[in-house]
Amino acid sequence: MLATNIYRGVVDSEPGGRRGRTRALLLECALDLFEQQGYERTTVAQIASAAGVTEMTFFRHFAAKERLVVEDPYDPVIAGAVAAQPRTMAPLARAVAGLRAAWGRLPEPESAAVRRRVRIAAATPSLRAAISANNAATEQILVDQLVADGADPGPARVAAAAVLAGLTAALLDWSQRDGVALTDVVSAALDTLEGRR
Amino acid sequence: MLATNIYRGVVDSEPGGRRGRTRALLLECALDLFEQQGYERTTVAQIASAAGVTEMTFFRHFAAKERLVVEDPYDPVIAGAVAAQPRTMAPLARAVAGLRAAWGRLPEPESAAVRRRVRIAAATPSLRAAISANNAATEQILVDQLVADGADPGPARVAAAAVLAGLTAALLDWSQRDGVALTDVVSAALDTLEGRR
DNA sequence: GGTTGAAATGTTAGCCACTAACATTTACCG
DNA sequence: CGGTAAATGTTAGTGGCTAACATTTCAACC
Repeated sequence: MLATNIYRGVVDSEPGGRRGRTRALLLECALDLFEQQGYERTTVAQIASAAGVTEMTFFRHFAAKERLVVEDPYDPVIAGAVAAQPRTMAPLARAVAGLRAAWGRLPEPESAAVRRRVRIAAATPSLRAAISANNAATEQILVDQLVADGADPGPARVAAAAVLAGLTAALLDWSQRDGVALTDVVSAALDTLEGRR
Repeated sequence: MLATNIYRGVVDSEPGGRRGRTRALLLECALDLFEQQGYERTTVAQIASAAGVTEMTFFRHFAAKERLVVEDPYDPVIAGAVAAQPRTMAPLARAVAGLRAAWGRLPEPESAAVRRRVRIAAATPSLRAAISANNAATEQILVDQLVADGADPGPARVAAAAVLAGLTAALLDWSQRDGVALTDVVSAALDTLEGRR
């Protein structure tokens, strides 16, 4: 989900063939432009031309402009961690416990790069919307793990949505503070979601 | 927020001058078309022409296509209700308590009309994103009320985001079940957010 | 080393949401 | 009935995105 969302794009663009390089170049030019003049006021044509490439080529590497900032999740870890929590717990507590466990198993993100992208997202309403749209898949996985079989899926849906939204809020918050570790922010968010002060 | 979001558009289109009528007509034609062929595959030009009007006129009544389904909140009630909760509570619990109190003071929505719109939203990813984008203003109000002055706003942000997302999930869920009262679904969602089963 | 085949890129044309500037009609009020 | 403002129309354009088809580039193979 969220954090994973963000650094995925950096990870899987293994520099190798021409393809990987063009993609990385587009990404770099785009982030520079976004930081200079904002996401909305930056045009895909501008990005493409800055990378010495055609607009069409841009869309061959990124299905949409927002994909430069918001990436797809990789969620099997989360699913497993949530499933491993005792079924006796209430859905919200169970989701939180699962995510706490999952967080320990995820690689520590390349903070600087992540922060750069999340900062842009935090400053751009349409991108924040894109993030929640992007969380839909992870949310579904969470729901699948949380719903007691044969029972009302309502509570599971509510808990899944709440936890992901809370974590996303924490991530956006983190991107705008300096000198705070992402791990601490996430941990605090999970505390809050458990009803602690 | 959410529910209020949705029936607002129906409420404030008081049939009166030509303006109100054109707006209502556009809305009705649009919802019909959305239900018949889906939101994405319905074009603004189609809607306008079904209402016997120009595309330009459409945008004079609705700032964007999504505004046909997702509306702006009216939040002073929420702000007051949350502020009225004792500051000794943890942020999540305080937000939930405030919303529970606010819910009692809100007018019971015209269920059929609301359900129609929420159903469309539930079936359309981009509209679900639009809903959360639309919740941003309400979320900010919640945060303002939840943050202890001089303290870290992080927990307040997390709690506000989680509660709104949870309620939105409940609303989407409700739209797809028949014979369940919105009030019950909301109440159950607030329970879940308080950590109950 | 030249040939070939596939991957990467380019070109053109077009759809759709949305905006701006300006012209026209409609309805109501004095 | 005339005048005025709101409501609508017209035209032209921008930006994200897609489709269909042509072209280049690179690399493996002969």
